[in-house]
Amino acid sequence: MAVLTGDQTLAPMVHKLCLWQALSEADKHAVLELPHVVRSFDTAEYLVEEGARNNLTCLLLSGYAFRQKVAGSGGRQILAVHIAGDLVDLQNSLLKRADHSVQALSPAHVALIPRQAIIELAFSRPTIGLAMWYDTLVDGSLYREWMTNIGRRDARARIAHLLCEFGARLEAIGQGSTAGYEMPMTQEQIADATGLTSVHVNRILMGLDRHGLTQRTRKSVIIHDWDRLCDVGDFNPDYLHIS
Amino acid sequence: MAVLTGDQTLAPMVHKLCLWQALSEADKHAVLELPHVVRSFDTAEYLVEEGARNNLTCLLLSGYAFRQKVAGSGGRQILAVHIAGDLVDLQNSLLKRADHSVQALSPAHVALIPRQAIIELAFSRPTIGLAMWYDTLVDGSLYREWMTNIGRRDARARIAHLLCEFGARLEAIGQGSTAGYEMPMTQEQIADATGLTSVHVNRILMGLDRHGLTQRTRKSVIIHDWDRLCDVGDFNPDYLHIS
DNA sequence: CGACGTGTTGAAGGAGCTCAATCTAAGTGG
DNA sequence: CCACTTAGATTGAGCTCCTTCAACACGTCG
Repeated sequence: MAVLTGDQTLAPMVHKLCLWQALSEADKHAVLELPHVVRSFDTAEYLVEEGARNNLTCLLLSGYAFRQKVAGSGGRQILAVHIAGDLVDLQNSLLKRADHSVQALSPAHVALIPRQAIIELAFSRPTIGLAMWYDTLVDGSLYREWMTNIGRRDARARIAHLLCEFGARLEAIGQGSTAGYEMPMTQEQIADATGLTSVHVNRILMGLDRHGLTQRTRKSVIIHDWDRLCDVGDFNPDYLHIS
Repeated sequence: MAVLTGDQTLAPMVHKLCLWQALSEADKHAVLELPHVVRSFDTAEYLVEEGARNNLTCLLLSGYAFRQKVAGSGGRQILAVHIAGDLVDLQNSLLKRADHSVQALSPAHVALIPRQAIIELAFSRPTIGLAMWYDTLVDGSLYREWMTNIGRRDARARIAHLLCEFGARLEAIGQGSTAGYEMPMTQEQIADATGLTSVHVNRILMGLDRHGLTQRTRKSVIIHDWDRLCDVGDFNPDYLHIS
């Protein structure tokens, strides 16, 4: 697809943007040439801290990251989970003052791109700009679905829905499938993503296994009956806006 | 601020965008000249229906509207409430296929603007484009806060938080204050916005009244103790990104 | 080996739900 | 202006899903 010469570090970003808009070779090239620095993060390390004034946007090259907010009571809400190729922080970096934090969920490689370079690219090449705008809008779509998940589904459906979402998203980047994948979250993190407690998550997960829908090991999930899991989780992939 | 000549219908949009970026007179003028049609909607009428392919973006000129999603179980989740001046549907119209619906919460006047005109304006005048992008990002910020509200606060805090949010937002557009405002939602709608049932919302609201925090009539709220209500609702207005 | 993070299990309690009845305000038509 | 209607608010009683607290198991890693 792209020319062979030149730095391919930002190829995952090109790939992602192409989901939203057809980019010309020149556009792709321009994205690849964005100034950036690659940095590694350990599990639980912060990519973005709440309150920070950030001039860098993160692109997740490998590993997982999640976005979270802490309520006054001390409860933590996980707002989104990001996988390789995701533009993790247009949101915080464009808004200047981060209103929530982003943490690595696993060891991760990240490309840091100056905000100003992103903005200039967006407006000098409208197709790219539109693709990036879409990207933030799709993030919003996921937020809406999660809100519905937390607000209007019972614990079993919430968790099944989360498992389905991972399956669908990981399949789209070739890092797993609807038949199973490496599960990056602990049960406590699943609890914080679904508005439940880890104890209850454990019981529900065991129930899903017992009913033959899934089969877990410590670090992975095998999905035995995708259709039924989608059914239990009230999952419809339209909101992901992939394909 | 703007020149006296010309159609001022879209002034609320100018006002909103100015919250995110300083616009030049020429920019303001360009926004006011966007092609549009004004239309009235009755309470409960749909501005956008889920699944629709929409080429028009809505700007709310007066009244209230809300965004909702329906879960498979039949439960409804209200995702956001919009007030006069809000650009109600960049999200759905840019994504082409609406993944949720938007309904009038009261009789409302809406300006309908062709998507293409918005996009062209956004990229021909980067300051405006950036302001609109910000606007969708701020929507995302509200989604995150609501998710935290639903997922990690108890019923009392959720409802107090919602009351605080309305107070702060209505004050910002001069249509109420932190001392009280016209409440556009029924208790059932409050329930659907907070992930509760209307019965429980009723009990909590009565409790807030009984404790002297608020005083409700059928259509309005007086807030007697704003600070304490913020405290109960774990409310911090930063996420609104106003001021 | 020991320690720590994570997963698993049990028992008890409570926040919020369900169902169902009643009340109230604000129309609406005559 | 009044009888009638209706959407929304209020209240009660019983129940359940999920939480809390606490103990224990397991695997990994220094």
